[in-house]
Amino acid sequence: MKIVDVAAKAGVSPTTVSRVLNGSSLVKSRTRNKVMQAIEELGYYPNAAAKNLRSQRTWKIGVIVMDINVSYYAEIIKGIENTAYAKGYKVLICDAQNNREKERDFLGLLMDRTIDGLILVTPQMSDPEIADLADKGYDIGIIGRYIDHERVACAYTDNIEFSERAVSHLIENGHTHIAFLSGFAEAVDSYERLEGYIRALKKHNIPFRPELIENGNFDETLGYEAVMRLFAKKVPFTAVYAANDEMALGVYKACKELGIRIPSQLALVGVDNNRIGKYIVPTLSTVEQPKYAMGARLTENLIGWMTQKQFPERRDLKIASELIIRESSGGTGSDG
Amino acid sequence: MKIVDVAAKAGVSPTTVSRVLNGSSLVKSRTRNKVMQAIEELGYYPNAAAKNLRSQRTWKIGVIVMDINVSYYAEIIKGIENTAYAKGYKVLICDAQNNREKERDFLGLLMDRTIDGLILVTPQMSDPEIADLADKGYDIGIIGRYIDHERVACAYTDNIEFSERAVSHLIENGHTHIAFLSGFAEAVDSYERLEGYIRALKKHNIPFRPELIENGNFDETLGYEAVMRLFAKKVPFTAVYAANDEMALGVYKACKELGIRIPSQLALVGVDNNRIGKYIVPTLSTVEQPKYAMGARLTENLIGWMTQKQFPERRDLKIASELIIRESSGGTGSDG
DNA sequence: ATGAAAGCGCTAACAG
DNA sequence: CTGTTAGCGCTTTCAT
Repeated sequence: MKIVDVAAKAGVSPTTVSRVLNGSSLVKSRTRNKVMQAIEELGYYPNAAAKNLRSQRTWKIGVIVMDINVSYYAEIIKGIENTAYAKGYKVLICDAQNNREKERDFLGLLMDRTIDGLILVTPQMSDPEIADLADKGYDIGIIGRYIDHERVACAYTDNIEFSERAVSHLIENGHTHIAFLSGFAEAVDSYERLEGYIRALKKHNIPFRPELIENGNFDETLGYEAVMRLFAKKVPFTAVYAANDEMALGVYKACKELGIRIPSQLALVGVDNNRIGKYIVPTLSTVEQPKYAMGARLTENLIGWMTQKQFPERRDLKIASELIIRESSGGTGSDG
Repeated sequence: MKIVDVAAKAGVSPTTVSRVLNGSSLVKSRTRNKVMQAIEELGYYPNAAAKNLRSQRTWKIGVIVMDINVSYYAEIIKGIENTAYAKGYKVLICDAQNNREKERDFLGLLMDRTIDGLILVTPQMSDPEIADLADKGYDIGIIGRYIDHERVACAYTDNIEFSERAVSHLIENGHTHIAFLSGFAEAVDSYERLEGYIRALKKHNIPFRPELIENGNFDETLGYEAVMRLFAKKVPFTAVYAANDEMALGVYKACKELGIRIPSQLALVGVDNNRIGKYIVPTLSTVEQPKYAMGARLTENLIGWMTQKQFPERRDLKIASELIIRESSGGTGSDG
């Protein structure tokens, strides 16, 4: 069933059918009706490949996420999706499942022009790799970090700033021996959050103790193991700043096993505002990133670039985050 | 940069380049090397639209999920993804965001041949609608329910059976007044779980009390409101079977507000094995569906159909589920 | 083992 | 307002 069949049935040319399909205003309404009816009767549906090939557009954008399981991404996707949808784009989500190879594989969708633009929500891919794609003329945006390339749209929060804020909060509650649970080394998030941690210590004249740093790879189980290593070292600490909530959950597990009370014996702050943090006892203090807004504004920007070759806002959007103080660091947990 | 450019540079015909690209064995290795080098130097990447148009295949399958936020879907997607990937297919995920219109919109990807096959993980779409697509020759699979159509692959668990098991568990713990929190009416899950509930009562000669049924639309907040309505009725009940964990979370909230203790004053069982159930206090009894297996086996089946026009296994896969007894219904919660 | 030619289904440019 | 023509970039006969 193709466009010529419809044209034949309706007694018009393929062009006219195409015009009707694409909502051109210069078709007589009687003609339009004939065509519509033929489409209806034949059950015709236009072929995307032919369309894309001819028009060199797909009206689709792709989103590569590192792991669809991580709730952090879901809200971002909604922001992307709704904005894109309003502008006539479909959003295709690709789950890289923490797998670098798969992640790179999905890049093919952009290069083979299955999609018009791509949004990366993955901390793993290297800056040069991304810059290289942009140099080749592909339209790219990235959420969660800054890329220094004039054609790459970014939306991110200030890791250093909110980490400093989170750790300062612990310090102001009287803690001086604060451990830091880091994520994997390749992620900017890891070292920027570490830097924020260090700055907070500096600001309050607290010495930096490298033995209080452990890596938990942003993972619950590895976070558990990391904090167990800390306890094993016998260096005293009364608080933990975990670079994400997953690792903070690992801290809960460790404390439960060791009979350590949160927050009276150990205060805890995470990052991401994972939903579980509101349900666990005691509730988890954390940093909320405006995920929906990041997705939405970045998408606005990217689509602006794709269509006008200019960004409606500045291409790098630094977005404010919020420290949520719940019970695990001595708050009341009254936010739900 | 197209295939003729590569051909020119390598001093061969476009056909030969195409053959190299597609791994044809009948190309002399010296020729292959020339071509590969030209591809490399030119940074050529094949255009998907042209390819798809010519070959009438995309090597992609789509997955429409009702809401990507719901963790229930994430594992299913992993099962789909890994199986598809192993067979050379890319998986594109579409988030319908609980929106019927968007959901239907994504169907367009199948009809316009952007994807070769589609997996539905959405309880909302009606049976006839799905059957209709299959009748038109599209390749479709569905997870979570049974569709009576010889060309539709399905994978699902037995709602009636596991609900009967869950409610029997409550009855065996001494409960006779058990409330049921239902999901939205369009979903088979809702009434099948209700039927299992009724069967369990029948089997144990406990009268069915319609006033103990309330609808919470599979949603936490609405589940909370539903159980509040139950309390307001002043009909006594000592246990709740919630048709999913989200609504069960609403029950926790209601109990917290009203000072009702779980499980001593109210026993609770949900469905889905949401991750939160392991962290909340008391831990939540629930029904685990083998999500990964459902996704994987269905995909295996669908791809088999797409390529051989036959199902490797029977087209309707009924998959066993498991009742997980944790603290909320009197268990020890020792599973984590 | 390689190439020439045809065509997948659509839309854009141009003509009328 | 409508039609004719050409071509998007690739793969697939068929021929050599």
